[in-house]
Amino acid sequence: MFVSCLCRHAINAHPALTHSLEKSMLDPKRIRSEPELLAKQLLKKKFELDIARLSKLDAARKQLQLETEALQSERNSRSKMIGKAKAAGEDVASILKSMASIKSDLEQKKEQLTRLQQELSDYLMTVPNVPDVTVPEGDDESANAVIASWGKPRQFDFEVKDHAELGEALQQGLDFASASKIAGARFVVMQGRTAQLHRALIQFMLDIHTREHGYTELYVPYLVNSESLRGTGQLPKFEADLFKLQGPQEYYLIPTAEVPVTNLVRDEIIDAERLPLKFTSHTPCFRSEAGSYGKDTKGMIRQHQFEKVELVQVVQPEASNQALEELTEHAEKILQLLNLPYRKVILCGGDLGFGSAKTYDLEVWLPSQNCYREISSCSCCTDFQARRMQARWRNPSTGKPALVHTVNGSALAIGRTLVAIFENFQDASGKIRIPEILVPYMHGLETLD
RNA sequence: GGAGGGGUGGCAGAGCGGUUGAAUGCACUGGUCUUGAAAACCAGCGAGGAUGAAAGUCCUCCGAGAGUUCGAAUCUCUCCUCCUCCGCCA
Repeated sequence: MFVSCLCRHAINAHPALTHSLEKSMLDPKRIRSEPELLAKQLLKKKFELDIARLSKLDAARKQLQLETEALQSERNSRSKMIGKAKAAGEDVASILKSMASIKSDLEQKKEQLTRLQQELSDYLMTVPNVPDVTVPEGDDESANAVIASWGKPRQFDFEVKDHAELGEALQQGLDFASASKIAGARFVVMQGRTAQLHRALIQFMLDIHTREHGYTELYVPYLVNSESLRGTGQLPKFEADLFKLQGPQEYYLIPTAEVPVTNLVRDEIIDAERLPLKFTSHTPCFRSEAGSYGKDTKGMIRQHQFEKVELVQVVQPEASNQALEELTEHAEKILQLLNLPYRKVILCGGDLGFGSAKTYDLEVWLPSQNCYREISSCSCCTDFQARRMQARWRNPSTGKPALVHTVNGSALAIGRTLVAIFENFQDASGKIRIPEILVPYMHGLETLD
């Protein structure tokens, strides 16, 4: 019922707003009122806000807009006069004559204004979200701070193998050679019981989130339009990371379910009592991995195509910090139920994603690498995506529409979870013990061999 | 793929090219009435932007974009999208 209600809303979506300026990431009012503070905050993210350029553009915009609107006003009132005069049977030739210059002036100003607004908006679309005050300073991942650890890495009394080696040795395991024949590098074929385990993980995670964490499951398109990608912040800056389809329609393969799911609320005004919206969705994710040549080339850590169970919350602004904590715990719960050792890391400013104000990464222990590797990333995007999407709620205390906040996270990346299970639960003979909680999903099967 | 019909405010649904940002109904909000509620009656009620201390004033928006016009929800073109019928198909 809940979902069908949302769908109806989506069909009768508000028309997109016309002012391109509104689709910027920063609050235009904030830019004007406290540019230095903003610039300082963005510096934490290693982004230099060009205040001089912004204020210059905005001043010009202001002037032009005033002039344009004055001309429009003049045109409107004279047009009305013509209407009245005609109705009264009077001669309108003189008024008509005076319109000529207004018209050409207006056209000129309008064109300039549009160009200026476009320039302003183009720049603002490349400005990242402002980091939260609790985000630590730092240039790169080395400055990320571990804030919690769960579980103890197991001590092995034999030489551990990595997941690729383990998977290729299994009767029904991983087949990278076939994948590269069929498609190329960074793909995998899973066989038999391994494919089944992979599917079981998806089923298990969705069950927990829908039955215990209160999320509504969604099935969504895997192809999206560019508007959706702008909404969540992948475009215009990160087009190179995406797969774009050829053909008459402009389609992109989704890099994460966050894109279609979050965009459900694009151009919507949501009633306060419907918040928070909590959605979970399993989708494949497609990433070009441009710029990661040479990284994780072996195995299925970094693939062009992988599965993920995603969590998304759409909340009132005051609730977003708490929602991030809660959503991260929901992801952690999966790792705990699978009994996989992990740690929780808060990303520093320099490592923070474009649209995120605050991000927790969950890193799972990988014995073969003797380190923790990212398996989930949970982000609070505050009103960054909401502003781009014009996703709002009606604040009952003011009666006015206000931007929502969006929170999202992986819970979890399926491929990497499979990797973690292989590596953590291997034995000396190369067999894999299946985590207890998944055994029912495997119809009683307890080991892969 | 072929033929046809639609897209207007939270919803439903009017709208001869000129005081129409948009009738009307429902919903919603405030008030009157009532012991209370309902009903009835009265009033209010779209969004965004500019300017301003505020009140206010002005601009834009009737699927999107372009055009015609002094003036477009209304006329023209392109696109998107929804619906109905036929064909095809998982």
